Amino acid sequence: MSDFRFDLISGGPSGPRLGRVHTAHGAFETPAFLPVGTQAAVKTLSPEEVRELGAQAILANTYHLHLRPGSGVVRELGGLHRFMNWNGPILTDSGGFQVFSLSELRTLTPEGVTFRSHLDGSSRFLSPELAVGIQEDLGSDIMMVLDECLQYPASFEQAAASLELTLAWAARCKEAWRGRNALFGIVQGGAYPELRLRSAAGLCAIGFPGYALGGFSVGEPPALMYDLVGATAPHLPADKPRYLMGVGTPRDLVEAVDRGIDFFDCVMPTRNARNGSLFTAAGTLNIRNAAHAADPAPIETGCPCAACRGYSRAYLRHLSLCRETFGLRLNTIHNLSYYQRLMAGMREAIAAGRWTSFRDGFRAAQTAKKD
RNA sequence: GUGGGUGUAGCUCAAUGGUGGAGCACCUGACUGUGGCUCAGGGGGUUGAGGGUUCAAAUCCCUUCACUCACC
Repeated sequence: MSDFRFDLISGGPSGPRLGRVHTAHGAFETPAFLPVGTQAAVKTLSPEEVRELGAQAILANTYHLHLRPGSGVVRELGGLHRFMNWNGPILTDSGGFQVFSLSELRTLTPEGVTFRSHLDGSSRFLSPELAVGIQEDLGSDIMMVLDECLQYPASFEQAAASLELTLAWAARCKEAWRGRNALFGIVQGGAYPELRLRSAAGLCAIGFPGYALGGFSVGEPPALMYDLVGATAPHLPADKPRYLMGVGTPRDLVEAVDRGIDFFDCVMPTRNARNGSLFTAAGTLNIRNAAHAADPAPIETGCPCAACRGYSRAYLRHLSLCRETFGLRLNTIHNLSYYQRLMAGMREAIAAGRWTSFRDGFRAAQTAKKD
């Protein structure tokens, strides 16, 4: 019997939804943003800090952890939760994104993917069954089926073939799944609404505890992604969570919640923080810009995060230019704080029945930034 | 004091008579199921100073200044 359950508190097959995802390691409120901890660490932060910033669940990666330290090591040490000292829900990506991001290093067959390890060049095979087995070894609460994350642009024929492969892999993953945790299917189909619906229907026929939308933010225009998400979401079961993989910008999150998405993961707040790009309600700022050289103001006035409470832009710029690790930490704390507060704001707006004004206010601020 | 060497972008250095460049630094931008990486643009010069030779001088000649090494 699985410990996984989704309670839809408000909303339906489309439009903004409020919910709660329950797992063996606790629950998280949706709409939610999951910080990315690919290698069993949210870069630069401790699990306690990630928790304090408001994150209730995080993401880790099957492919990376399988290569190093190895899923067997993690299993022997009591699973990912104990290994990294994070006792909340963990979602693991299957390695499907590495099919895309490491496309130079892999060959794809109906059986699975053969990677040339980016660490030592050795050959590593990943099949749907192995991906599930590794994720079970890791002990993740939400596992993802192995999929092919298709590049953009792709022809209709390419997207159709890719979709069929992912669908066949999804069926094999479900077959291999022992049912102790959750397994999510992944909708593919490129930029073709017709194929997205075909993919969604195929996955629903197999049946999963939750559904993800994959293959986005790979170079397509944002408006195209919004249209595709809006077209696909209503065709997924209303009582199952929807997860938009690898997305996105603050604007992406608001637009996707508006179209019925429940949760997200993205490297953007953490990676951009390390590169000096910081998110604020007034837009993004690059802390390395000379304009901040002697600026005593915090990143964002009124922000409750530790970086804004104690440190000036001038100091953060200095740390960033010096490449001090403390600067990476403070920037990451701010960006994750911003993302978590954005999600909390969305949940409150939906719960209070003022989603439309929240959304329109956000859009207006976005437009104002461009002028 | 004598003899030698070196003076070119913020720094380290290319360019041996024919439109003064590179790396780093600096300044902007990008980053979406993670490489802290990387990538794309940009600003920068009276070639220490002054004079001469030449169609043409960073480059050859003279003077001078600075730095540096060796020797009195």
